Amino acid sequence: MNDIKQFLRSNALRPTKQRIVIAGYLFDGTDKHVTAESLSTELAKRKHIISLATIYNTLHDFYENGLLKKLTLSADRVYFDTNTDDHHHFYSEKEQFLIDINKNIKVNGLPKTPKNKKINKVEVIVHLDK
Amino acid sequence: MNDIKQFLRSNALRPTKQRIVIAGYLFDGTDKHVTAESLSTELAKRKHIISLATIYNTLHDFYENGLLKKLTLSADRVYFDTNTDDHHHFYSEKEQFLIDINKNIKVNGLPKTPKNKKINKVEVIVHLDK
DNA sequence: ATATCAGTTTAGAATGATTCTAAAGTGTTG
DNA sequence: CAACACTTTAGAATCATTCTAAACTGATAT
Ligand SMILES: [Mn+2]
Ligand SMILES: [Mn+2]
Ligand SMILES: [Zn+2]
Ligand SMILES: [Zn+2]
Repeated sequence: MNDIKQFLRSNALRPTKQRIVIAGYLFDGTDKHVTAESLSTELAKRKHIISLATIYNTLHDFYENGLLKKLTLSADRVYFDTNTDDHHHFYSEKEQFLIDINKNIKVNGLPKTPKNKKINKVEVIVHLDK
Repeated sequence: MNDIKQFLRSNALRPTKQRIVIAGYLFDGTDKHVTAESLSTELAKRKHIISLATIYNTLHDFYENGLLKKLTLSADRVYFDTNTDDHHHFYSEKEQFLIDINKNIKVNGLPKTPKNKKINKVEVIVHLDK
């Protein structure tokens, strides 16, 4: 828990009670994909009631400090990803199913980048059915 | 315009005034990416005032009949794509910039599909900067 | 320690895209 | 032209997210 405090401090984030709880859950070593809502539910199960406003604030604070990635897979909710390595996803909209693809994927045959633009990221989403 | 009526009828859609106007705009031969809002604005420029509810209804009707694709690139708005071929996109969130990639892209190195799931579509989004 | 202050949390209101409701209008068919 | 199913629409509702402003708390200096 002091590790978490240090971790937060080293990212210019005050180690508040709420951030410590949230970071403790998110960065426990297992990769996670959460929404504000799912995170709120998980923390509630652990008897940590934190306001949704703070959950949103914290997810954004972590995101802005590079501790989380943001995924836009559905129009209705934003996912945050604790796996900050470059990677891709299997995704099932229907089942809200989301799995990392950490293997090196190669995308071949891209046309030239539009004038005066730079590629920021190539994102591959494998949509699943059934 | 009779073509449009036939086109709508052949898709089990009654050729109403509104659908004729919307289809006439969307399927004029040039590929388009629209949101409900942008479509409303474009039609208004052409002096065709159609309620937003109808625009949403129509976009979904067209989508359900396979006349449009749906793109989820941002959490705040849904894009509909008149290019129904399999293809990919350059996308700039900041500039709401969206360009088709019609060239054949190959995605190599995908891991095996999760058990009991089937790949529905492999989507490549090239995020642009600057 | 204690005061001080910037940074944080929070309830509740606001926002904005989208969907819903239910009433009025219209295309189709006989 | 009658009858009816399908459509359109204004306005309300929904819901994820953001905003506001007041209360709270971690950090820092004394
Ligand atoms: Mn929404
Ligand atoms: Mn929204
Ligand atoms: Zn991931
Ligand atoms: Zn396209």
